Amino acid sequence: MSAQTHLAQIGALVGDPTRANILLALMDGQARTAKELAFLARVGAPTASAHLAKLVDGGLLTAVAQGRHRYYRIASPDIGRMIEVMLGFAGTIAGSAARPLRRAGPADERMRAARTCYDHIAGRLGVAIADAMQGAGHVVLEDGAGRLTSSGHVFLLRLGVDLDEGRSGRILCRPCLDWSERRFHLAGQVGKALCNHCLRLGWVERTRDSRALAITPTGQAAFQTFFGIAACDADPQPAEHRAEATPSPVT
Amino acid sequence: MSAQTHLAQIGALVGDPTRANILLALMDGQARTAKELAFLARVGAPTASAHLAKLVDGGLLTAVAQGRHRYYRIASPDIGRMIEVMLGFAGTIAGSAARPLRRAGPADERMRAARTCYDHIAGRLGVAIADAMQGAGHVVLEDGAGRLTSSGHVFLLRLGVDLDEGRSGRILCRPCLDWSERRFHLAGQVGKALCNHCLRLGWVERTRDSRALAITPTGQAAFQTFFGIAACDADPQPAEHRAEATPSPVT
DNA sequence: CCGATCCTTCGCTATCGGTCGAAGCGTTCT
DNA sequence: AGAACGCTTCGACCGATAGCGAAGGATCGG
Repeated sequence: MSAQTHLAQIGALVGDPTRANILLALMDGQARTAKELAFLARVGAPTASAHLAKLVDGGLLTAVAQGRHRYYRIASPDIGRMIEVMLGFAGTIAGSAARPLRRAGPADERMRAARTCYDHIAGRLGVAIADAMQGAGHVVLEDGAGRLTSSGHVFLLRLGVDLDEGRSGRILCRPCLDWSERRFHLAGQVGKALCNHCLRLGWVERTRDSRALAITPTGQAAFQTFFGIAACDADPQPAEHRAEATPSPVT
Repeated sequence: MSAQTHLAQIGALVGDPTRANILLALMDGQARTAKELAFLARVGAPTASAHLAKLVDGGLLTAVAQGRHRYYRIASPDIGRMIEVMLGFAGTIAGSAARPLRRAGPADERMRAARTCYDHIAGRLGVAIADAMQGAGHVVLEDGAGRLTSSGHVFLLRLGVDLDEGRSGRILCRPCLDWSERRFHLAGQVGKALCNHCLRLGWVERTRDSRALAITPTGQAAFQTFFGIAACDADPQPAEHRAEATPSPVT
């Protein structure tokens, strides 16, 4: 591929208004579903699907299948920087101030704070746990498959988490894309064991008619002590700012 | 104009293969004529004209009329940086190594070294003089109109240049786009007076059947002494690398 | 002053690509 | 198991636009 062809390809990808809308909607780094992006770009689902396929094919986006949803995100920080340069290429032009993007999420605030995702914890609490574990070097989240490090092994053992490590010493941990936070949380054996541990010790409690989890005062203290996590039950954003497109909670 | 509209506009401008070719041909910072750009982009003159108009309208290029030619160049270093980012957005992709661009110029090497442009000096010598004067703070070249500073005034007086400053103390100096070097040299009263001065003192000599100027040994020494200019008559580039499209020398 | 050159505008054609409706496939919820 | 949902593919439509030939305006060379 020659240089000019390459340049034209990049330009053409960003040059379509619908694709530009999609890219801008993803510029906050979060992942979004195809339907939601179709709504944000004011376009039908088939059209959005075609555009998303082109953007993935061109290397600007990556897609992650999650149940019946497909989450799209900017492929790399480099892509984000390129778009930023294109946006502000000649300094401040017109009224191109970055308008705050609406944030999508379940209507139920309690579910956004913490909920079960099949057999593990999702929501802000789940993401916070994943962040803490990753930051401490207890887990390494690679593409599609995570790994529990030796320090993570020790950490969970001292916490009293039952890892049930009879079978398959490899796939202990799996990253799971969080629906409301649009970031990865811990699934797999580690996620399952952690969830059971939290429930058993009364750190979180199931709620009626919902997958939402209530964080108990005991849990507040425990998460702070063991993971360095502050309160997760405060909604940092008013409800009015949520997106109109609200797919049903899946993860 | 909203942000996504703006982003899409930039992308669409760069997204066309012909426009991408034009932009890449101008990425060395030199100015080129419409015909030459049409040739480099492998497209007809009307098509190139339309694309150039769009690029100018979009703020990516600027145009300077020079006789019956129109010289186009990248509008600002910011634009150049943006294109570079787009070219290498994901590190090294494919074989996108910047291939050396052909360099256009008059067929006559002597004219590329030094020639008269109406009443002043053009070619490598003219550009070198302009660079030296500008670097020393003797002239300030603004957009379309240059100005001789007080130090430049003194410099020319001590050199013995007759500025003929009876009329209009303002437009002493005019930047003139050099045809072969594609950069500005000094025109206007300053350029004219300098040219006459060089001819009178035998620093350069007119040649038969051509506007080319021959730099005499005396001139070599003088330009080195007063302007810090090394030899201008050595062609730094083999003749084979010149562009096929060779407009007749005008300036 | 006339021919040549450069650039643009006008008019036209053909092609590319964005858009949507309908249908198909896989997944999830009841 | 059946229904609902999310996403993609297919087929068709159509508007936008790149491309060129011809003509016009402007400038330069002789």
